[in-house]
Amino acid sequence: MKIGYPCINRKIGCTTNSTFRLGSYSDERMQKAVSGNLACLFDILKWNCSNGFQFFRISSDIVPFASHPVCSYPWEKKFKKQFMEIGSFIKQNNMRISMHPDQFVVINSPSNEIAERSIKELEYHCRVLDLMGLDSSARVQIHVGGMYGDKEKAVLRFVDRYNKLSKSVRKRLAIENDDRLFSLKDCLEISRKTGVPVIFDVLHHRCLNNGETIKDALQLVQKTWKKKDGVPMIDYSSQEKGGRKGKHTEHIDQKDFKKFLDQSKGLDFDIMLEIKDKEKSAKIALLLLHKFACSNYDC
DNA sequence: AGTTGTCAAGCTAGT
DNA sequence: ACTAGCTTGACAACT
Repeated sequence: MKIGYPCINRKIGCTTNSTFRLGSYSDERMQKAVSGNLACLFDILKWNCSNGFQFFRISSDIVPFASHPVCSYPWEKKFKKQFMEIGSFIKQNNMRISMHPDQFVVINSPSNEIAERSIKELEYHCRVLDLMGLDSSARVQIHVGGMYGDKEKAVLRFVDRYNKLSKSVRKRLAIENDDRLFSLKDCLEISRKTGVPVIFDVLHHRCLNNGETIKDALQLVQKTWKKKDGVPMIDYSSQEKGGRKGKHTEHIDQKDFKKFLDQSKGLDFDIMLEIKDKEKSAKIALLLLHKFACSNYDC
């Protein structure tokens, strides 16, 4: 079981999200942004390694405008070596990587243009992981998409578009249950039709579910991950007290996390902690996991 | 130097 | 019809 946090490390003080305005695009800006972002990514991964975090989500902003028509800069070629070095480090240290394109990626959109842009964005994400030489256990996770007033049709459109994706995207894609539209049950149905692995999001499941317990849910998603896909990835967060339903907590709720570990006892998966203070809470989670393991198994 | 409005992209729910 | 929120930082124009 690996534990990680997404995209940002607040402690070491560099960013992998450096970008610029579309209007000020130039190859020089691209070169500068990507080179800084990759250097920071490497720093974070090294820091993670010495702090026990073997799971990390790489930011979608690592190469700004990568899938935009304005991008004429041959970033793949220019940074091939850096990507390879980072990838080697990841593999040597047995680390797990995910990426999570944001809300603009909607492959089931009724608009072909939106779907096409989304697919380009997915290809960019997969390209990053390919350049690092990572196998198909490194995943790109998305939500199912919009509903457009007809869930059944929306699901059919997802399946149809999924089947037309390139092999390199299909080998990395994973879908995640969301908090308003597509529940775990919906994702499992799509997985049956396509073979796409399902990432279980604990907080979303609390907002939208069909009565499955945590243990039920984990056992169900486990079946959607084949050996070459690696162990299931899980998104964990808890509800911000007093915040809107589904709002991620600022800091880890230790009691809730312990409860989750207890409910999932005996199952193997990697946990992405979607918590605002990032590595700070992840450290606590790591400690709690260790304590939990020692009280239930031999240490 | 510090502050603040704005940024490529979509969708839903609430006013 | 319009906009906040997702989730949130960082750029860039302005004091």
